[in-house]
Amino acid sequence: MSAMNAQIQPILKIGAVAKAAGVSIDTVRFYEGRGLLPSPQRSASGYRLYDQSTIERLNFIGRAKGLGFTLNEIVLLLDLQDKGGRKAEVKSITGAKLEQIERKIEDLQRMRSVLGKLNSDCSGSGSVTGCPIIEALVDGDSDDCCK
Amino acid sequence: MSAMNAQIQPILKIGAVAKAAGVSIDTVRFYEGRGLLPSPQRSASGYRLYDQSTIERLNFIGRAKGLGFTLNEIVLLLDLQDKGGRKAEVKSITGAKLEQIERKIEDLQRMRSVLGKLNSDCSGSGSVTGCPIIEALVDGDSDDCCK
DNA sequence: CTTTACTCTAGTCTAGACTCTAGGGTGTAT
DNA sequence: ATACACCCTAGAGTCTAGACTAGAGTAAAG
Repeated sequence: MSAMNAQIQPILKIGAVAKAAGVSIDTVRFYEGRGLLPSPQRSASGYRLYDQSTIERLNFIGRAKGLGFTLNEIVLLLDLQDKGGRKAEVKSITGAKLEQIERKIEDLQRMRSVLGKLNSDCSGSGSVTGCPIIEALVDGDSDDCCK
Repeated sequence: MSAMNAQIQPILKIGAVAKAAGVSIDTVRFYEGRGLLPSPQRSASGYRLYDQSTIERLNFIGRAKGLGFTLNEIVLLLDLQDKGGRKAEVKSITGAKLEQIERKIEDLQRMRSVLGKLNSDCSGSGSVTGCPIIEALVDGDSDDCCK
């Protein structure tokens, strides 16, 4: 970049957007292929050229991932944002995700309670013979816990 | 099976053990390949032949899966049982799993609380413009939630 | 004897989210 | 001039836990 040329919309190559958004270059290209990012402009030599908005989009994706959305769901969310969907459509996606999260929490809590009990029932010393953890697995005292 | 021949250790083919344990035939073969089940005896024509203990082993695996163990972890657990490990080794596996489960629960609870708040903040009617869910994703008010 | 049910191997496919490889071209600093 | 970082494509590989397929052989029942 020659120093005189202050660009209003800084043109960033893939390495720069990736770094700014905290993802790998591969991930940026992968997201493009998955439809999460539009095909960017290209330089004469074929380099992808981005501006600031791509970094924001990558951050959007990162936050949505952090909330548990899959990439497919994020595509839907981005589409609603891009094309102007309805709030109801957004809510139906987040509502479904919320239920999914709740179910998963319940499953994990069940596992935790069974496993926690077994773990504290086991003395932790000596040979495995008579270990309550192994025994529970062998004869299914805790079958209520298992799907 | 001819009716007169009461076998002490009933010889079961793969379909029978699979059914008795509530898994698919594919799963039984897959577990063999993964080292969860020993290579069984074979009939003259190459059929796998099992006895009752395989069903118990499959049930063990199923219960362990239900508690959140991966197949690799289950191999370790089975090895401890087979070769007579120490209780401490079992506990170190279950203890690690317990921590893992706890971390996952915390993650999910964080997601639930952020998502639940956003979801109830959104009126659910009208265009996506100004939707608090999308806005949170765009400008990262909820950045605390995301990894 | 024929049909039906069962089994064999080996390999491919799924979802999800990347990550890496090979084999090249480009851009900039020294 | 050349070293070096950066970029390109296409496709394969990773992990988990199987499901499914093809094409063939075997067993049991009518």
